[in-house]
Amino acid sequence: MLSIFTIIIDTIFVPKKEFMGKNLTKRSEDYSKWYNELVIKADLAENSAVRGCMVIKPYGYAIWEKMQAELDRMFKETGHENAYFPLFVPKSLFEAEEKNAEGFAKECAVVTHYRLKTDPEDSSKLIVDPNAKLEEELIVRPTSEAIIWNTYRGWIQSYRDLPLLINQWANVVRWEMRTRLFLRTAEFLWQEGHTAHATKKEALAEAEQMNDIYAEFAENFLAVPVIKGIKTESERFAGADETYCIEALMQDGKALQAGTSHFLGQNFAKAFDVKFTTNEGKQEYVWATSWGVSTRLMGALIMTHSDDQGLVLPPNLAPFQVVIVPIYKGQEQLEAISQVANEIVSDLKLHGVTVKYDNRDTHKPGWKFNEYELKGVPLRIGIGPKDLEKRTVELARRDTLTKEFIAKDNVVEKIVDLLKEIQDNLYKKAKDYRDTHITEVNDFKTFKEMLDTKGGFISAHWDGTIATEDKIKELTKATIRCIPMSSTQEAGTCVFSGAKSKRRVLFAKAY
RNA sequence: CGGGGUAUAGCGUAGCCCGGUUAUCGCGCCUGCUUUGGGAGCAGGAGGUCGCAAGUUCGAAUCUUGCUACCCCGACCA
Repeated sequence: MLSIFTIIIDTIFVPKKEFMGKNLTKRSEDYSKWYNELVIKADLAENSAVRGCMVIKPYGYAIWEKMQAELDRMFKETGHENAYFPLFVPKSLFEAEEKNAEGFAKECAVVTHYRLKTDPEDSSKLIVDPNAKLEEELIVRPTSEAIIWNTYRGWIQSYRDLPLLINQWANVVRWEMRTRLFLRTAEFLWQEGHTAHATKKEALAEAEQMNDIYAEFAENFLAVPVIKGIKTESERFAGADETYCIEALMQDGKALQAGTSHFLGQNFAKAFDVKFTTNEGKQEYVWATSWGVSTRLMGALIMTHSDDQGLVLPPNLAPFQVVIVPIYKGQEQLEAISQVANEIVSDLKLHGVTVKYDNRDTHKPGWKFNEYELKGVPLRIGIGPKDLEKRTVELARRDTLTKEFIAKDNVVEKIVDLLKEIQDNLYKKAKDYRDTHITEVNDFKTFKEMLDTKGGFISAHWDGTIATEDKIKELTKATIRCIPMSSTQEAGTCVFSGAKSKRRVLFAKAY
C-alpha cells in the first residue's frame, strides 16, 4: 500500500567496510566479551565501586523504564495495585518459612549495627561502633515474601478481603559469587507480585495468568520469544509448591530464565498464620502466589537481538525510535536542514513516534551514525544538501543495516509502517533462531553432542527423578529448563536412565 | 571458598626478567585553524601518590615481604 506513495530512489546494501571501527569484539570470537563491551559502549550500565553492583546509566535506565511502564500497565489491567514494603527483614521473620529461608540464607546481606564512630586511632577513619549492635539482625531482602506475609496477616480476616492483589517495584540483594552486568548483579531492580486467594484453584490460576502476562510482554514488547513451562522440583523457588517460568534462548545457545511465577500453596500462610473466615464461618489458611521479573530482562533483550555492530532495540522499547542527523557545511545549510528536520519531528510526534534531532555541531555525521548504531536506534534519518535539492531524506534501518532514499513527503507514513515491520522482523528472526535450536534427542550420546556443537534446547525424555537430573547436570552442565506447558503426552524412555517417561522436557545450558 | 592471573593518566597499554636523566604509545580531553553524505586533519596543550604499606639499595614502576582490590576458571545463582 505504502509503496504507492513512496518513491524509492535507491536502496543500498551498505558494504561491511563502512561499519568497521566500533572496536566491538565479534560474537563469534568471544560472546561474553562481546556482551560486556556492548553494555558499556552502548552506555547502558557500568560497574560501580560496590562489588557486584552496577550503575544503570540514563540510556539503559530509559529502556528499563519502558519495560516498567508496560508491565505496570498490564498488572493494573489485571486488577493489581502497587505498594511498597521495607528493604529490611528482621531475622526472626525471615526464618519463619523454613524452605524459603534455607534457599536464600547463603546469599543474604545482613545488617548488624546501626552506627559508626570516629576511629580513636585515626580520626580520619570511621569504625563500626561496637556499642551500636542491633538486638536483632536485619536481613536485606533477597525477596519479600517474609515481610509481606507478616504484613498480610493484619490485612486479611474475611473472605471479603480476598483476593489481595499487590505488586511492588523494588530493589533486592542477593550476594552472588560471580556477577555480570544485568544478568546477575548483587543488587537488582525488579517487581514482585504477592497475592492472596481464598482457594487453591484461584491461586493456581493467578500464578498461571501472570506467567502468561510475562510471556505476552516478552514476545510482543521485547520481541523475545519464550517457552512457557513448569520448573522441576530441584529448580523450583524455595518455598513454592509449583514454579511457572518463561525461558528464552540467547544467540550463543544458552537459555535464560526471563521470568518466574510461583504457586506458594499455603506455605507462607501457615508460616505467618494468615487465616481468613469463609462465608460459612470456618477458619482457613489463604493460598498464595508470587511472581517477578527483573533487570535481567535487559540482558535477555540485548542477547536476543544485538549484533556485531552493537545494540539492536525493538521499536517498542527504544528510548527514541528515530534519530535525525543533519549533514551540512556552514550555518546556512544547517538552518535549511533544521527547518525540514523540525517539520519531520513535529509530524512524527503527532503520530506517536519518539524522535531525537541531533543537531550537535560537536560531532560529525559519521560519528553520529556509528554512535546510534551502537545504541540500537531502530531508524535513522539523514538529511543533507542533496536531499534539500531533491526533496528526499536518507532512511537507514538498524535491524537490516539497509539504507534508502525516500521522498520527504512520505517519510512519516513510511516510518510508522517500518517501526511496526522492524518490531515484527526482530521477533520473527529471534523465533526462527529459537525454533531451529530445539532439538529432539533420544540417546545420551547425541544429547551431549548436540549440547556441545549446536547448543540450544534439547527436547528429551526424562524419568522424573532428581537423581537423573543431577547426574545429567554433572556430566553436561545442562539443566532442565522447564517442562513446557505445550508438551503433550508421549511414551518414551529417559535419555539417561532408560526408565519409562511420559513426556519430553527441555534441557539446556543456562545463564 | 579452592585454582590461576592482573594492578602504570578517564580508558587501553610499553617499560619490569637485567634497578640509573624528564615513565612509553594509542584513544579520549582542552585550545586554534581547516573540515562535516560512515567514528576528520594539522598544530599546540593539560593530565601520573607507577594499587597500598614496609624492606633491600647511593638510587625502586622495576628486587623482597605483607596487605588490598579486580579479572578468569570451578562450586553457588533470578
